[in-house]
Amino acid sequence: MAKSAATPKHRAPPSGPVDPKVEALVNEIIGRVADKWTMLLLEALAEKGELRFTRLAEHVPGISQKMLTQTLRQMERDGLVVRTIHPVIPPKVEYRLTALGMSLGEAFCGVWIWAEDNLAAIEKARRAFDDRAAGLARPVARKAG
Amino acid sequence: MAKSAATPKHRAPPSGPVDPKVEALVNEIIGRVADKWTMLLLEALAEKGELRFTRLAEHVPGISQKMLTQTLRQMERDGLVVRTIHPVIPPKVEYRLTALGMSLGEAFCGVWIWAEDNLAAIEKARRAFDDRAAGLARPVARKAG
DNA sequence: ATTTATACTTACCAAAAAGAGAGTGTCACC
DNA sequence: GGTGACACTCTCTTTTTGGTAAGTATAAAT
Repeated sequence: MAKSAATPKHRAPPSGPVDPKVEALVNEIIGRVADKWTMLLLEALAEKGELRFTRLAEHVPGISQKMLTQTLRQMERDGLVVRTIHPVIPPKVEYRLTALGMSLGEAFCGVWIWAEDNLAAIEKARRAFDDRAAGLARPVARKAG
Repeated sequence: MAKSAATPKHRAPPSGPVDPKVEALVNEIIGRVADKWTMLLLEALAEKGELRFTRLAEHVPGISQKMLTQTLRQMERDGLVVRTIHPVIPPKVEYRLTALGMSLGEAFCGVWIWAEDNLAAIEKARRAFDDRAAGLARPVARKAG
C-alpha cells in the first residue's frame, strides 16, 4: 500500500469526481475480492508462496472443496493467482500469487491495520449501542394484560 | 507485504504472527464493512457530510429502504456514523460519519486506488481466462450421437 | 479386482440475504 | 375527514450462497 496513500501524485480519492462506470466496476471488484475466503487464500498464499489444492485446504480451516475451487477459480480469472498443472498421476496442481495478487494483499493491508487499530473502538461502540438499545427497549415494552 | 515501509510505527503486518482471535474478529469486521451498501454510504456521507434518510437513499441509487436502514444501523452500531434525531414533525433524522468512519474511508482508499489502478489488468485477465475457457471447452464437447 | 491418492465437478438442499410492498405514527394542510 | 411527508418496521417472496455428498479420471500399489 506504499503506493499512493503516501504519494499524492495519484488520481483523485473517491470523494472527488469519479466516473460512474469505473465506480461501479471498482465496487464490483472490491465486492468480489473482499470476500472471506478470498482474503484467507490470499493470506495463505502470501505466506507460503506456492501451495497445492489439498495443502491450501489445510491452511484454511473450514473451507469446503466447493468454496476452495470456486474462490480459486475467481482469483485465477481476476489474475490474482496462477494455476500450474503438473501432468502427473495422481494430479498435482499448484497455486501461487501473481504480482497483481500480491499488490492486492498490500492494498488490503491498510484495511487490516485499520481493523486491528480500531478493534477496541468498534467493540466499545457496539457494546454502547447494544446497551442503549436494551435500555430503550425496556420502558417501551409494557406488559400485555 | 511491505506496508510497514510507509508506516513504520504500526504493529506487525498480517503475514507475521497474528493472534487468531484478533484475526477472526478483524476478518469479521472487514467482512461487515467491505459490503457494497456500506461502502456506498460511506462514500456518500464522506462526500456530502451530513444527510438525512431520504437524501441518502437518493444518493445511493438502487438501495431499498430495508437495506438503507439495516446498513445504517450496523454502521451506527460499529461507531462509523452518528444518527441525530430532531424531534419535529414530520420526523427528521440526520446521519454523518464519525472520526472512525472517516478513518475507515481513508483506509479503504488504498483498496479503491488498487482497484482503479488495476482495473484494466483485471479485465484483461478476465477476458484472457474466458477466452481460454471457451477454447478449452469446445474440443472436449463432443456432440452426443 | 479393489483400494488409494489427487483435484476436481455435479446435484441437491438448507440457510441467509435481499427485494417488494404494505403498514405505522404524527401533525400540518386543504 | 382525507392526504401527504418522513423515517421507519414488518411480512412475504425471491435470489443468492454455502454445505454435503457422490461421482470422475488415472495409474500405481496391494
